[in-house]
Parts: sequence; structure tokens; C-alpha cells
Amino acid sequence: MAEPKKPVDDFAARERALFEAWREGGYFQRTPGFGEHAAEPYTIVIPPPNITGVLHMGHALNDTIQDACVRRARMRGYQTRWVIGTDHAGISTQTKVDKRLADQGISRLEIGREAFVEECYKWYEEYGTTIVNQVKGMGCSCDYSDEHFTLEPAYVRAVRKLFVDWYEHGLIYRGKRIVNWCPSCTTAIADDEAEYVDEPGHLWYLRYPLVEPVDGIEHLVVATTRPETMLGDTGVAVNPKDERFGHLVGKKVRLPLVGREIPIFADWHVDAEFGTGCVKVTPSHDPNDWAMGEKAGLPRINIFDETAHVVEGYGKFSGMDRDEAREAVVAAFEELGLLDHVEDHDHSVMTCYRCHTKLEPWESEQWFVAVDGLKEAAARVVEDGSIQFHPARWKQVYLDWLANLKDWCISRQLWWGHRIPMYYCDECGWEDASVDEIEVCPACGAPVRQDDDVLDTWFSSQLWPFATMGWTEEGMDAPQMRAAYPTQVLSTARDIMGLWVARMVMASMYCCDNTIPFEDVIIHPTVMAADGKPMSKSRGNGVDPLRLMEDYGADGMRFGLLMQVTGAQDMKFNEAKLESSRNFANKVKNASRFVLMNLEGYEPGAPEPVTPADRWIFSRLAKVVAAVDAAYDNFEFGEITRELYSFVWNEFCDWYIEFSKARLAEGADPADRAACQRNLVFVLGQVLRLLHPIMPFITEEVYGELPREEGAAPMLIVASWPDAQALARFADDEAERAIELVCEVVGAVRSARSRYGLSPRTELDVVVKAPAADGALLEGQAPLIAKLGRTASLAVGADAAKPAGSVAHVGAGLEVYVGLAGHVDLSAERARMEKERGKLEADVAKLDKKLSNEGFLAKAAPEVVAKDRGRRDELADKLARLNAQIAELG
RNA sequence: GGUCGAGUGGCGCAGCGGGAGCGCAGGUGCCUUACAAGCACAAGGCCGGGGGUUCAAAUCCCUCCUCGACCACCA
Repeated sequence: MAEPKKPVDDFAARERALFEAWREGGYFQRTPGFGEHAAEPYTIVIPPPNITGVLHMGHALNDTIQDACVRRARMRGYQTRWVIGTDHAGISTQTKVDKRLADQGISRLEIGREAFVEECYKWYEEYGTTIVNQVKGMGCSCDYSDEHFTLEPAYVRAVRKLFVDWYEHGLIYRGKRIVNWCPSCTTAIADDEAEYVDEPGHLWYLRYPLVEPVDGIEHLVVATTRPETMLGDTGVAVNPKDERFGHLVGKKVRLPLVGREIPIFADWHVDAEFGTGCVKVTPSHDPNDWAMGEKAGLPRINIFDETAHVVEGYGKFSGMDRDEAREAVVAAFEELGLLDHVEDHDHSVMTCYRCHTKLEPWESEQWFVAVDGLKEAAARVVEDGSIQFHPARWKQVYLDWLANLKDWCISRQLWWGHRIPMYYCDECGWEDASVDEIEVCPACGAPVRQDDDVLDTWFSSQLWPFATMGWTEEGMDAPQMRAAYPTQVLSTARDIMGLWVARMVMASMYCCDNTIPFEDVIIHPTVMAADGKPMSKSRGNGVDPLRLMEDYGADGMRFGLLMQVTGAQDMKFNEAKLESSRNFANKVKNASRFVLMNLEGYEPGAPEPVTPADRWIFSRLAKVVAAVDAAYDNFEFGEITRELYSFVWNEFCDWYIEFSKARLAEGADPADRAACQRNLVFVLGQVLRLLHPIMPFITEEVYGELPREEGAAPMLIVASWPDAQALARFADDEAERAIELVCEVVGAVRSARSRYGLSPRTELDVVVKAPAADGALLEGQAPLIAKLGRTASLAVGADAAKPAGSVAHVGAGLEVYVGLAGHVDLSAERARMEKERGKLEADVAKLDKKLSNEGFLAKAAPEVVAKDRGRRDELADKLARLNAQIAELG
């Protein structure tokens, strides 16, 4: 693609000024509402961006969607508010701050928890505003006067309240479990936060000698991808149906290198077909082994410390990291002649979604949320349609996620985040959860200590819709909760459907008296790079929305992104669409300029269509407004942009404005000129309203320059949305037909001129043969045709004859003869018409066949049959007239 | 292994039961005073293969092929 051209003027400066005007007008705060929806709230909460983040394409798309929804709702008179704020982003921020300190040669462990958290707040103050400023740059109409943060005091209290509540109701418990441990972040990671990466690896076949040989068998061979974990083996499992090993169940093997005697046992989980059918079991370092060990009552032996180095007591292996231990163990087996053989084996490994270190299944004490008591309500409100997904198929994905949900590990061994509000008395053994901070033991008065761990970031995120609306202190009685909860729309990416969306529903149902958090969930497509792959730093295929805004303006980027939204799960980013959108924004501006240039002597007044052109554009406007409304109501954002693009460009600009020129010209009828001005101002005004939710800046700018009636909204952001019902009275089939005829005649003339290579300036004589009804529609439009078709003369008649030296255009119900004295190329004309005849004949034949099919006549809907009959007659008529023209060529 | 998405003119996509459309690129001609980031005109497609349902299939069903996502498993 060509290098995008720089904008001719400084979008950004003009955008900033308009943004400030909106903010100063107070339009970003909850609006008072007007009209029929005046009493209804319309609220959206933004998915809070991480304080470590910068605006990426996902935000750009998602925030455009939300702003379009909010802005339209505001213009429809709802009491709107779009809640914004940021997320403290536990692991992510801690990782960044860690790195920043490391760059200064400082270790987190050296400075201690308090100082480290201090550093994190410093980071927040420094960078936390970055992304919010970028959201402002997009023109998003969020309520910046009441910004939230997931670690603000009220939010912290909300989190503690929920923890304590769940704890007291037995929904939160502590347990020793095997969790996904990141040895680099030294914290547990939730299952959903782990990423799988396929990796080439090996299967090592290891010999485990039997303590006492059985029937001459001296050892079992186990296959493993992780030989180093054998140090922690406490059993060997076989499938209970596996006849090869049945007699060995209950016997023991002696674990090489360690010398431990471990049992052979049977478990259904073992696949007899895989490897040797014998599985080494390491309960502390594999979730499946954990489960098998649990059932078989095996001891659990943890061989790794928190950084995945082998713990003391394993001789030369102690102190080695996982990879070193693997090599050393394999070498030791080889030395002992216990390495049977090695095979190549690809497998996927779990990695930390933050630092991409391989995760270690590791046994540790963690806090869990028992989800069984929460998920039913969350499933029910989606099943019964209280919450709707768009596109609808995400409903099933949501329900499946819930159905498969297991208890949620919520403790993280981090310092940055919501510290778990559990207090312990080492003196008397008292422990409890508490919303308020506790310093001394209520039982014995000794000092207590708080749990060291923090909560999973999603634990706090799940409270976002209501913890930002005053729930903390007053619950459902908080004014905002009472007035505007649930919210209306939640728009987000599909990858956090479970992690966030489902959890908000569970939390809201629990905390907010069984109230859902939102009514409609928009799952927008993921923005992929132009190569179809996910955008990522490592691939270097990412696109920066800030650059896009610079090149195409915020409006151009917004419109261009929405243009690409479909119901599919991905959208391949196509920068050309943004270029088109920028051109479109420019077109709107130029059209507005034309209108403004022609307002001399403008007198306000009610718009009223007088000419067929007026009636036509009003009729088209009415239909477009209805179509745009329908598309918004169905959350079809691509459809909205397509409707607007073609109406504004191909109808309003290409034709209506052109039609207007003659009426505005000097010497035109003053009354008609005034009507034309009013109608132009009206239609343009409606167009600006329709475009405003998507292109807020350019439309607001133009609105400020257009004349306004008394009592009109001071700014477009609060102007009233076009009223489809009120406009419906302008629907006008006759006018649409009249303009269709005009366009056809003009097109015929231009086409003839172009075919013969004549200068566009050449004025041509035109004769139109049309039935009386069409002729009547056409008659008054001669000036339009003369201007747009550059005709020297125009004659219309039902029996008009083809003038000598003219070429014929056979149209729907009419013929256009364009005089080309002396230039006509008979054979070219014949070829052109014969080609068209071929197409027509095929179409007519197809319809004839259809209409002679008895099944069709009997079973198809009568209106379909009637329509096809009409079409056949029309085409047959056209064909006949075309044949006549061909015959006339001689 | 399971679930889902996509395959339509050169490229990117829309349409999802009754006439194949849009944007970009490419072609030809135009600085026609709103706009050359533009205007006009033309050209370009057995809608992935096969089978089925139907009076009617790009559109619904089955199947296969090709890409992609997500979930699960991977000793």
C-alpha cells in the first residue's frame, strides 16, 4: 500500500479545542436527558485499561464502539454516562516496576514491601494518566470528572467487603493445592492466565527396578517428558485393565537416584496405549499425578523451591534449576544403564502470560473461591435472555465457560494489589477476615499480622460495574445504583469473556441483590494484523492507533475501524479503510463548505421539500435514518458506516448538491433559492447528527458554523438524533422514480460522450422517448439534466423518434438518444448493444423458465411470483426495444 | 480431541433463501470554482470442491479441502 499522505491541516489542535468545549459544557457528566427517553439512564462502564498500558488497536476499536453507543444515546435524550477508570493490573505493573528498579540496580527484596508499593504508586502517578489521555484524544465522551481506579480507597473497601462476605459464607477457603506457579514472578497464576506454547521435546524412557523381580521382570519402563521430576515420584501407575501389568499392581519399585521404594498401582487415568503404559507419578509437580496420588493416598514430595530449583536433600541435584536437573538426571540414568531410550515428542507447555516463563505445577497453600454457589445464577440470567450477547453465538461460549468452571485460585504472591484481608494471631492462633484493618488480636490482644498475598486482579475487576457507582458504602441504596444500575452495554474483546464478563455477572448477582450488571454484551472482533496474525510486539506486525490518528484524524480512524466490524471473531486490519474514511470525512467537510458558501441571504424556516429533488433526498434520508437505527439496535457497526457512507457520498454529494447548484446560482428564483438553502441546511444537519457518534469532531466543527434555529442545542453532542418516525412522512416513491429517471438520462449522455472520447464540455442534443407518466416526471427536470448532463437541448416524448446520427441508450422504460452528428461508430454501437442483448436474453430466459415452473407458481409466495412476472415483462420490453434499436442500425 | 469463525472480482470485505455489491488497486477521460484525499465513464466474479433439502441456494443441511481462533489433553 502507498505511504499514507499527511493531513493537510492539523487535526489534533482542532480536535483538542472541540474536546475542551464538550468538557466545559458538562456533557461528559451524566446528562439530564430530554424527550421521550428523558427519564431513562444509559450507562456504560469502560473495560478499565491497565495503568501500564498504552492505547492499542483493541482499545481503539472498543472505545469507538462504546463512544458511538453513548453519543447516540445522549442525542436520543437518555441520561447518559460513560464511566472511565484504570486497573492497577497486579502482575503487569509489578513486573514493570521490578524492571525499572532493576535498571537502577535495585532489587524489590532489598527495599521491602512498603517501599516497593510506594514505587508502584509512583508509577501509577507517572504513567496511569497516559492511556486516559489517549482515550481523550480519540474523542471519547467519558465522564472524566469522576474517574476511578481499582485501588482507590472506596474500591479497596469494596473488594474487602466482598472477600469478607464470601469468606463468612464459606465461598472462600484456603487449601493446599497444586497450582500453576511462575518461578520468575514467584506467584501462582490462574488456569485461565496460563498460555500454552507448543514445543518440540522428548519422551525419555526410564527404567525403574522392581524391589523384587516378578516372573523374571526386573524393571518397569516409564515414559516421561519431564525426567527431572522423578526425584519427587511417589508411585507408578498402570491402567487397571492392562493385562501386561495386572500382576504387578501392589508390588514396589525402587526409585533410582533416590532409593525410595514406591508402589505400583492402578488408575483409570492411565492410557495403556501411550508410552509403555506405565506412568511415573509425581503428585507435587503434575495436576493429574496430584489427582491420582490423592486417590491412591500417595505421599506428596515437593522437590522444587519457589524459583524451581531443586531443594536440599537430593545430593548433587540440589540447587540445580529445572533444566540443569533434567540434564543431570538423564545423564545419571544413562550412567546407571537405566535410560531405555529417547524419542522425539512435541508437547505444549504452560507459560506465564506475563513473563512467558514456563510454569511449574507446584504445591502450595492458596486461597480459592468455590464457584459452584455462584455460577448457576450467572448462567440463568444469560439463559433466560436478561443478558444478551452480540453476536448471539457468544451466549454458548459463555455458558460453556461457566459449566466447566473450577474453583478459582485468587491468591497471588505479589506485593502490588489488594492485600488479602485475612489476619492471623501467632500468639493464640486466632484468625479471621476483616473489612477494617486490624492491629491487635480481638482474642488475646497480641499484635496480628495480615496475610502476605494479594488478590488476583480479576477479583477486583469483577466489582467494576458497581464498585464505581457508590456500592461500597450504601450498596443498592447508593443514588447511582438506584438510578442507573444495571448498566446498558458492555463492550469487550472475546478473550476476557470468562475471566471478566462472567465474573462480573457472578459478582453482581451476589452483591447487588440478584441484579445483572449490564443488559447487552458486545463482543467485538479481535483486530488482527494485515497478515492475519495477532498483533504483537515480537512479530512486529502491530499498528499504533496514535499514528493512525495522526495520519487520518481521530474521526477517520474511528469510522475506518467501525467499517471493518463484522460478526466474525477476527477482523484483519485494513488501513486502506481508514484512508477511505479520512477521505470521507474530508468529503463531509467539503460538502459543508459548499452549503456554507451558499447561504447568503439565508432565512431560517421549516424545511419543506418543494422540487422532486428535494422530495427525493428527504425520502432517501427517511429510509437511511431507519436503516441506521436498525443497525445500531442490532449492534451492526459495519452496516451503520456503509449506510452513511453511500448516502452521504453517493446520494447527497454526488446528486443532491449538484442538483442544488442551479437553484442557488445568481438569477435563480429567490423563493426556490431560499427553499433550497433551508433544505440543504436541514439535510446536512441530519447527516451531521447521523455521523456524529462515529465522527464526533468534524461534525461538531461544522455544526458550529451552520445556522441554527432558535432553541437548538448549543452543541451537536446534545442535539437531537434524527427521528425516523417523524421523517417517515417524507417517503416518496414518485420522487424517487423521477430522480432515477434523471440519473439514467444523465448517465446515458455522459456514457455516450465518454465512449466517443468527446470532451466533457461538448454539449449534446438529447431526445428521450418515455411513456407519458415517466415523461411527465422528467419534463420539469430539464434544467437538472441540462446542468449535470451538459445537454444542449432536451426533448421528451412518448413517440419521440430517434434522430439521425444519434446513439441510443435503452433503459428501464425509456430510451435516450444522444446526438453525435458524424461521430457514430455503427459497428461499435452494434457490438455494445449485442453484448447487452446477450445479458438480457439470458435474464429473460431464466425468468421464463422460472415462471413456467409449476412448482414455483404453486408454492412460491404470491408477491414473489408477481414481482418476477413484473421483472420479466420489464426485461422483455427492454429487450424488444433494444432489438428494435439494433435493427435500426441496419 | 471438542467448540467456533472464515473461504465471494487482483487485494480487503459486505450480503446469508427469490435480481452478485462496497472499498482499495488497476484502465480511460477530466484542474467541470465544495472537494484531484476529487469528478465522470468503463472493465473485472461457474460466490473453495462434492452431495443434499427446496418451486428456488452465495445464502439452509451433510461431507471434504484450506486457513484461523478458543477450550481440553498431552506420563
